[in-house]
This record gives sequence, C-alpha cells and structure tokens, in this order.
Amino acid sequence: MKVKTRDRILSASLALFNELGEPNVTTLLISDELDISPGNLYYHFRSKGDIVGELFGHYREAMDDLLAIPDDVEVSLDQLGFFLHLLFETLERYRFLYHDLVNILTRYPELKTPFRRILKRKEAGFHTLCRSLSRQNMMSLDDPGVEALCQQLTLTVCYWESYDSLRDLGNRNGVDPGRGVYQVLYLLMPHLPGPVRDELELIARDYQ
Amino acid sequence: MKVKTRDRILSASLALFNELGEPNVTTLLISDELDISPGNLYYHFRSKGDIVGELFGHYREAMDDLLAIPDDVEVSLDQLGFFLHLLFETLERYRFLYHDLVNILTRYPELKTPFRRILKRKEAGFHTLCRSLSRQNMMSLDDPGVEALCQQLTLTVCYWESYDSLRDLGNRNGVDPGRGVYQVLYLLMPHLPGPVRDELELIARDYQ
DNA sequence: GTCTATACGCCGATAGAC
DNA sequence: GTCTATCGGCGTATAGAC
Repeated sequence: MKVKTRDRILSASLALFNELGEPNVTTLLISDELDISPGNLYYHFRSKGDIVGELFGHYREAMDDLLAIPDDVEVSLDQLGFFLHLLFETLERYRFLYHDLVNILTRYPELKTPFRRILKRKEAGFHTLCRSLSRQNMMSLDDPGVEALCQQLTLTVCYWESYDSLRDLGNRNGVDPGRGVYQVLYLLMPHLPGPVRDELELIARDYQ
Repeated sequence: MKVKTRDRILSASLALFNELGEPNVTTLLISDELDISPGNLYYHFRSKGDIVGELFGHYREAMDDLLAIPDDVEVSLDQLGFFLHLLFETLERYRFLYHDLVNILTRYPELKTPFRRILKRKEAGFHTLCRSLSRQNMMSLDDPGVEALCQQLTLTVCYWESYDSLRDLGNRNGVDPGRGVYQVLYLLMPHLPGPVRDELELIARDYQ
C-alpha cells in the first residue's frame, strides 16, 4: 500500500530540517522535494509550525519511552552502553531542534515548556542510573558530585552532535553516534572502582 | 566626547542579538532601539551580515587573546579558575553565536572556517593546560583520557550557557558565569591526586 | 551623517478550480 | 487530494533629499 502524503511530508521535512536547518527550509522546498504543490502541503498541515510541532511530538514520545527508567533498575554496564546508544541515535534523528534552538523556541513558543520538561527528564534519568550504579557498588560519589555529573551527562547528550559536527564542518557523511557514547562513558569512568573501570574501558573501546 | 554612531550600532546589535536571537533582530529593530533611521544604519554598514561579521571579529580577537597560552606555563589552580572565569564571561558576551549556530553559519558561510579554527584553538588550549598540570604532578591521566577530557572541556565551555539558560527558561536575570566554572572544575576534579583535589574543591565552592 | 520613502524578493498562507 | 494562482506581510537594502 502507498505511503500517505501526510507521512511523506513529515519525513521529507525532518530530513530537510536536519540537513539544512529548519529556518532555511521553506514550505516550497518541502513540496518541491516531494513533487507536490505548495497548496497540497497546506491541505495536510495548517502551517509550517504544525509540521515542526508534530515532529517535536515524535521526539518527545521517543524520549519519554527511553527515559521511562524504573527506580529499582539494576543496570549492567552493557545495558548502560546500549541505552546511551539508543539515546544518541534518537537525538541525532531530531538534531535540527538543537541546531537553532533559540530561533525555533521563539517562533514556536508553545514548545518551550515541553522542551524544558524533556531536559529535566533526561537529568532525572541519569540520576536514576547513578543511584542504580551506587546501589550495586559500581560507583562512589558524593551528592554534589552526582549532581554535577548528571548535569554534565545531560549537557553532553544534548549538544554532543552539535559540537561534533561543528568540529568536522564539511567532511560529514552522517554522524557516528558511537563517538558520543564513548565520550559519555569516559565521563563515568573516573567514578567507578578499579575492576569495574577496566570493564567499562573495554566496552568504551567498541564505541570509539 | 560623544560615542560614534557606528559603535552604538554595534553594541546595540550585540545586546539585541543576545536577548532575542540574531535571526529575530531586524535592521529596523536595531535602528528603532537607537532612535536612528534604517537608512542611517545602512550608511554605517553595508549589510546586516557586516554587523554580525564585525561582532564575530571581536569574539575571535577576545578568544585569541585568552587562548594564547605559552607551552611552558606553570598554571596554579587559582589561575586556572580565573582563566575559566574570563573564558565563560567572554563566551557569554557573544552567546548569540551559539544560540542559532547552524542558521548563522549558513547565512554567513564565511564565518564557518574561522569558527572551526577557534574551536580547535580552545581544544589546544585545554591540552596545554592539562600538560602543565601533569608536569606539576597535579594531574594523572593517560592519553586517551586527556583527549576525551579536553573535548569534554571544549564542549562544556561552548554550550554551557545554552544548556543553563534552557534549563531555567524564563527565570533568567542574566546568567551567572560562575556556575560554568564550577561545572568545569568538577570535570577536572576526579583526575587530581587527593590533596590537590581538596584544594580544588575549596576553589570550586566559591564559584557555585 | 542623517533622514524619508520605497523597491525588491521571499515566504507563509489562502482561494478556488478540477 | 491535488492543482494553479495569488495575496499580504515582512525584512533587507537603495535612492535621493536635507
């Protein structure tokens, strides 16, 4: 069965937003890309903001799914690496949001609050994971240390892709989410006891 | 003596860019803010891009000054804190650049290469500082560790303000660069030997 | 140096036929 | 559902008087 035009618009928009930046993508460019008329696009969406809003909704759902971490989870290092991999992959899929964040949030102010909420949820997720590691005696860190670490982890997952693509400017053929995972694992490493640290170092090597 | 109109345009533009985001600031808004005509603005600058370019030049100069770190420097922890403070202050002064980076770099592509060069210079600066600390036995870290740390430091100084203002959305009455310094010092802490670490913890407390 | 007035282009969005 | 045609608004930039 044929893919609905509405969905084609969404996926083409996402691709263009990520490639060129949302403010640089006109509704005409989207319809050209799909070989449909601009009028047709406005039959399926009332405004460009609706497209952005719907894509943002997908981002939000994906994040909510990923960050629904039970409080009593007993996470292994392998699972942690896998989790981070999924997290970076999802963030990369919607990277356009972070590329021009201030502009997007001022033009679509209704996204501000949900955006902030997702950020808080990321932080909370990392706190849960740190508590899990502590409970298993795989991490030792005082409260201010955990707080600083969780903020650092959140900052890094949010902006790693921006930083990494800025570093490479031009020679980008798709970003490797693995480098982000590697970077985050190195943030964790100093706080693990010796043997566990060696284990993590082996895992990190795979992601580099 | 009266301040030249040209300079008033530059400083008003900088303030507005930081407050509202560069793409949201029209040439009309800038001239309104200064109670001059839009035509007058275009007498002093050939285009809006020229204003952005000149402000970027100031940013570049400030960074180049800060990052001219001699290879054989023997940096103390106090000096390190002070350096970071200056660094964050400067980055905050030109924070609009990072708020909509992709948009700005696509509309003013001539900034791409210099921007990337400054990023590399930050990384190199942190490498120099890490070597200095190592030489003084105030830091012990293997090569991949230093590499990951320096990237982490660069990422953090560049994007801390964006992250921090996103976290607080709304309740912003000017950002406190101190929180950034605190965060970076906590990145360094785990890699310092015990006594030095305690000293750094005291310094960090002041910045929180 | 500074003003007023305006041209030009682009983009988001709508009207109405098919 | 899809098209063509077009409006209205806005932002950059220029022309030309003072």
